[in-house]
Amino acid sequence: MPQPSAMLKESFNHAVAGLIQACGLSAASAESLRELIGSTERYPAGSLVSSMSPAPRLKWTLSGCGCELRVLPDGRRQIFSFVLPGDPFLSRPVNAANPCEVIALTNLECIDVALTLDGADGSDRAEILKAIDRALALAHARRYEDIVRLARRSALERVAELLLEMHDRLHQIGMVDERGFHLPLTQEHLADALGLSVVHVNRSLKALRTHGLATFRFGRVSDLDRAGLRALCPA
Amino acid sequence: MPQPSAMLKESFNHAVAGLIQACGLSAASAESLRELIGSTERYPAGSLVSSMSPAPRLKWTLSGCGCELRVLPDGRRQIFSFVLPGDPFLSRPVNAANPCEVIALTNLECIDVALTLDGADGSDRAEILKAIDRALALAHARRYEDIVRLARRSALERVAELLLEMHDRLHQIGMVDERGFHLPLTQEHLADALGLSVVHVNRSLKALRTHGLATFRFGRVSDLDRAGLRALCPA
DNA sequence: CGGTCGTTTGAAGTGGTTCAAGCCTTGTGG
DNA sequence: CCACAAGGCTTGAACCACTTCAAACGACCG
Repeated sequence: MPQPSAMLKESFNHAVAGLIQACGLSAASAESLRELIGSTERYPAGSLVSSMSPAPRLKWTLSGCGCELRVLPDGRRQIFSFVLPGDPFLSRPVNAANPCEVIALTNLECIDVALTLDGADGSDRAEILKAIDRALALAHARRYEDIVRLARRSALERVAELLLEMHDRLHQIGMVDERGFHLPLTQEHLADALGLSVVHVNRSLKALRTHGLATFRFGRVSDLDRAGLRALCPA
Repeated sequence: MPQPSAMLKESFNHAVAGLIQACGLSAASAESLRELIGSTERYPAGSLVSSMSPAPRLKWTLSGCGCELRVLPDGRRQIFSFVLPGDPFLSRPVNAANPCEVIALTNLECIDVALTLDGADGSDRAEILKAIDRALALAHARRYEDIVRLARRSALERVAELLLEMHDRLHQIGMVDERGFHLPLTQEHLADALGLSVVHVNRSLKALRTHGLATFRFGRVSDLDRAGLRALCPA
């Protein structure tokens, strides 16, 4: 069993990889960021991640998985996005004006960006902030993909595309191995994200499995055939 | 027939109302903005609004109506948003990395924000930019509503909600009168925005008409029963 | 070892699509 | 000013993707 500090280091390497590869963070600034991280915020699986302060606070995920969601008046939920290690997100009080919550799906560890960068050297600080802003912009751009997915794709295509997206994102941060990857979601989570019923998500997953395109069971994805899935959901 | 300058003034009053009411622009800065506007960019109905420059350019709509859309490989279109007078939008070259175009639905008149504010007084410039940034943020927040709409609402609810949204936005800029409002869209545009077939949009509009909730015909909305429509699509 | 949550399967119902045809409205040219 | 063409609107009929309801099964946890 690794020490806490070793675990943090391991987590950090995964999380920072996204900023480096997709958001142009330099190795030097990544190292500075590592040194700046003092105490982290920890949220247990299932808990609400919500800051008390009226102004939204920018957070950056070190480890674990969460989601942004809204609870509708009839009790159904719409999941807007999944938060993975290395992803920034906004934490704010949930109320009528902001009906969008962040929920931890596993134990989730993150830092408050502004607090962490408080004592940073000016140029490091600027570079790290720029990279996190780019990561936020990437997350925003994903909302357009979500709209296309919900409006124009069949159930099978939606599930396939989501599995591909998760594979891409987890691969980039080194959390995919030859056996596949861990995806701590239930079929209900997929349904809530994809605008489908749980039953139909189940049937779609079965179809993917039967066709040898992907297997998602008990929180693990394996046997992912990227080319085959790609062919399913063009552009 | 009003003079061109009179028409511009009229248009400007509508367009700037949104910035004042929803984005906190002061009357003084609004007046400064009016004086800063020199030549305007004009795009004929149906044309693509796309800047040549590689970097995206922030534009601000004076008059007319457009939409942000993506053309899918199978030829179908997904409309992400409608651009109305007073709305900012990003104009950029359309290519593989940015498959999202802006199309003018009517003759559309806009300014390039950076160019227009170039010679502005510092504090006016900052205030105007802040207001336009808020308008952009409001437009971004609408993407979340769109996702809920597409994922969780029935056809009737989607159409009702879109008509309500358009009424809200046009009312705010003073473009609704007692007879209703002009909405220069075809049923196909609604279908492309709402993820429905044209035929079903038609049936939904007929249902709204029959129930006395709203009439949309030939580019005009009339007999809009806000309370009734609201009741249809809760929260 | 029992309870709970997640997964799987079947059967029946429904909301929306597709195809096809006719109608209305608007713009254009003789 | 009328005739005609083109695009948009409307309606019907058949079909299908997805939902809902219901029940059984499996995995994990205390």
